[in-house]
Amino acid sequence: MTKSIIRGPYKPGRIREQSRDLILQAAQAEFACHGFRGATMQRIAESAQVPKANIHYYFTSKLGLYGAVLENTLNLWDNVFNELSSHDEPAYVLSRYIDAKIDFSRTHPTASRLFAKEMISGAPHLSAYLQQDYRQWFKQRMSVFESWVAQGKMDDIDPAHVIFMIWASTQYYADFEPQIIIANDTEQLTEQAFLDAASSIKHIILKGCGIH
Amino acid sequence: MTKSIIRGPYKPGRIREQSRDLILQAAQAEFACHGFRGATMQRIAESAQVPKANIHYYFTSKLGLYGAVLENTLNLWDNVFNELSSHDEPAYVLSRYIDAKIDFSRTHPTASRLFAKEMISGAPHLSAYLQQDYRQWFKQRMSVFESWVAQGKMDDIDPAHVIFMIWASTQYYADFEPQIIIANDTEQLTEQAFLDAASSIKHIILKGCGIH
DNA sequence: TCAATACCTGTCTTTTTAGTCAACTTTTCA
DNA sequence: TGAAAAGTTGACTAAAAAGACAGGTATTGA
Repeated sequence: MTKSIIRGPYKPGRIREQSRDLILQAAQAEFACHGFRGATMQRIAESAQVPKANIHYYFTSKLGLYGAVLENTLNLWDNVFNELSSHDEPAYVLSRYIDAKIDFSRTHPTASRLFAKEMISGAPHLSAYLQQDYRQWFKQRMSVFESWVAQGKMDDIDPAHVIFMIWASTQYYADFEPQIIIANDTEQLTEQAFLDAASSIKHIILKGCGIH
Repeated sequence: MTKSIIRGPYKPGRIREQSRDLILQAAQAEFACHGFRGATMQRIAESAQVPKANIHYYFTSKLGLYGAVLENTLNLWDNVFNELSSHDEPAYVLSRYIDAKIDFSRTHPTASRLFAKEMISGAPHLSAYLQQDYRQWFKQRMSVFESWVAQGKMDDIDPAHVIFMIWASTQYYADFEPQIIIANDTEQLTEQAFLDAASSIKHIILKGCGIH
C-alpha cells in the first residue's frame, strides 16, 4: 500500500481529525442556515455524506456538535478581533480593521451567519464566551478610542457606538446577502463588491468620526 | 348581558380577529427566536395560551401561519421605509429616517429579528416581496441620493452602501441585543440608550457623507 | 327563543427526529 | 502477521412533531 505517498503516514487520530472536520463543516452550514433547533442531524449527515450514526460516533449529541461548531468558529473570530490593535494612528488601525472584517464576511459568510443566528436567538449558548473574552476585548478597545478622543485625534463619540457601527456594517454583507444581491440586481457578490463596500464604510466611518 | 359596555357589540369576525392576532403575536416571537424550522406549533400554542388545535382552526398549516406572520410584519416595515421620502435637505431626511429606524428597533425588536432570521436563511419565503416592492423602493431612494450627489449636497459615495450602513447600524440594536447588553454591562437597553445610538449614527453618517 | 353559524379542543394518526447498539471493516503497532 | 484499537453503519427505539377530526360550546340574528 502506498499510503505514505498519497495519504501520508498513518497516525492515530488522523482519521478522527479528518472526519470531525468534515462533519463540523457541514454542521456549521446547517446550523448557520436553520439555527440550532431548526437544524437536523439527518440533513447534516447528508450534507457531509456520512451516515447519521457516524456523527454520533464523533459527537455525543446535537448540543455537543453545536458546541463544537461554535468553539471551532470562535477561533476564526478571535483573529479578526485582534486586528484592532493599539496604534498611534486611528486612521490606519480602523482602516485595517474594517478591511479585515469585510474580508471575513466574504471568506467566512457561514461563520458570520452562525453567530448572527445565535445572537438573534438570545445567545443562549455563548454567554460564557461573551462574559469573558469578548467583554475584556471590548473594554480594552474602548479605552483605545477614549485615548484617541483625549488626544483630539477623533470626535467625542461614544466608542461603543462606533464599534457597533463597524461590526453591523461589515457583517451585513455576509448576513443579509440575499437583500444586497437583489438590491444590486446581480447574481452573486464579487470580490470587487466587497472591496467597494469596505471603501465606502471606511470613508464614512473615518470622516464621520473626524479622523484624518 | 352587558356585553355592549365591556366588550362592545358582537360582530361576526370579531372573535376571529382577536384570536388570530393573539396567535400571530405569539408566532412572531417564536419564529423570530427559532426560525421557521426551529419553531414548533406546540410552543406557539403554549405561548399564546390556546390549545394547539385552535391554531389549526385559524391557520391551514405551519407554513401558512409563517406566511401570515411575515405578511403582518411587512406592513409595519413599509411605514418605516416610506419615512425616507424625497426632500430638499438630505440632513433632514436622513436624520428623520435614522430616528425612525432606531425607534422601530426599540419598539418592534421581534419584527426586526424575524426578518433578520429569514434573510440569514436565504430569504426563501420573501423572494416575491423582495423582487417587487423592496426593489422599487430601493431604486427610487438610490436616485434621490444620486440627485443629492449631483447637486453637491453630499460626497460621491455609492448610495447603496449608505443605505446598507443605515440599515445595518439601526437594526443591530434590535438583532444583536445580547451582545450590546453585555458590552454595556447593563440589564436591558433603555430608551435613552437607543436615543444615544441614533445620535451617534446620525453624527457619523451625516458627517461621513459630507452632509451639512 | 331557537336554529344556524362560528368557534373550540381532546384525542388520534402519521411522520420526523435524536439517539442507541451490536455487528462489521479498517487501521495500527508490537 | 495478528490481535487490539479505531472507525463504520444498518437497523432499531422512544420521543416529539405536524396535522386531522369529531363532538362539543358559544355567539349570532331573525
